[in-house]
Amino acid sequence: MIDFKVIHKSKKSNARIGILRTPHGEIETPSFVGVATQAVVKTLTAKEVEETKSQILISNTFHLHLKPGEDFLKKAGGIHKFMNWNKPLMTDSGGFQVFSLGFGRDHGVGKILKEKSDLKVTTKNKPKNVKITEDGVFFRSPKDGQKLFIGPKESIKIQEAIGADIMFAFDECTSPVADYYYTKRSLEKTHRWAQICLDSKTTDQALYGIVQGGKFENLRTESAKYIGSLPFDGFGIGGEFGDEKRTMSDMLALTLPHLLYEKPVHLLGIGHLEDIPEIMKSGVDTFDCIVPTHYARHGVAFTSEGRMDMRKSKYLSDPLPLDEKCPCLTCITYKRNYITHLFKADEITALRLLTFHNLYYFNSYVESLREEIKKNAL
RNA sequence: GCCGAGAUGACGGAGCGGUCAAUCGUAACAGACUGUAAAUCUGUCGCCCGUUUGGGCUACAUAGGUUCGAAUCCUAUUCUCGGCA
Repeated sequence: MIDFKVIHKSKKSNARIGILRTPHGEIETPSFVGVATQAVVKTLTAKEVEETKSQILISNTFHLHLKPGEDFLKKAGGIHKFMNWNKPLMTDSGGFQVFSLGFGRDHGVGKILKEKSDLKVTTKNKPKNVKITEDGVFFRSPKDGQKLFIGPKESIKIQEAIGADIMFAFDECTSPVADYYYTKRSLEKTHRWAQICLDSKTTDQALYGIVQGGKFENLRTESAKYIGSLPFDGFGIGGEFGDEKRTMSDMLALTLPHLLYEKPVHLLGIGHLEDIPEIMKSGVDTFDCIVPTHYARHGVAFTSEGRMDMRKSKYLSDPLPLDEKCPCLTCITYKRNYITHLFKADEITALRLLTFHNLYYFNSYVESLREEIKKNAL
């Protein structure tokens, strides 16, 4: 079970400070949620992740089902013990993979569309590697082609065996190029699945329902009202929120009022630095994003001087700390020229050092914004 | 000294008479990435013009030659590597 309490509401925005208690400890919200898809924050040990001020992580049902399998995890004593992470943990349901391995892969499109696209997903389209049915989704492992089926019942069963503190309902994350009708039909299915997830649950792990609706205002509202009416322990907000006109903040402002104020809200998979203040102002309590860890492995450091691509040769002659203002282990120990050397030499320590720093930087930033909320300055 | 093999763009290394400014790696440079298919992917990469199709110039050790046409064939030179003295 989880317990959530709002302990302060900003006078300036909908931002709020909360305490989320789980069987594996409590966290102060709003909080960034690090991504540990395969029961690991890539490149770091659990202890190191703690040292980045991470309070909570999210792992993934789809990937853990494939490897090592939930039965194995159950025998290993649950995921916390398995990965040596004794703090709060969520599992995503596999709903994102319906998109990322389906239309996302077919179209080479991420869940956020940056440019206008001629691509369109209608109810006549079928993804190549994924088959979506009323009962669930047939997947094919992107690694070895292995077939698997995950529906709402299966997802809950797997998530229960994995044993995270918070589970998510199985949904379909729709493509940013999905049209209105496709999104509507998908939404209705996600809603039916939400009820099945609730009915399938047998443990006292928390279960969050997921609001969908893409970039369509009335679908978002409809979804928020419906999912908000179900007895979930908290709510996730998924999918994308459209381009220029509909900003994310507008969509969140539209969605949040329909969800119970007393329950925690998680924004799924959003969290570039520039998004974070907006996310927090809207009243979201937790949000996960691959950006700090994923970008780290591609050479990008997020610093007080902005983004730095540490693969660039210019840093080879730069003897300054990665970020002079950052007190993290990477920044107090190593210089830019060394980190760049490690990238150019294809040394895995480069990935570790940036992953550590980026997580520390994101968590510190969120921490500083929490202070702002407490002072009613955000 | 003799015999054999070879010299290709920043580097490695294809090509072995026309479709070659030259496959492919690497390096370099630029870019992308938002519930992780991702230590990944994309673009540029002789010089000069054109926004694109394209045009011009200089190039495959050096110098000659054969040919309508040569990185590709021949000759000489220089250098490198291997074997024998």
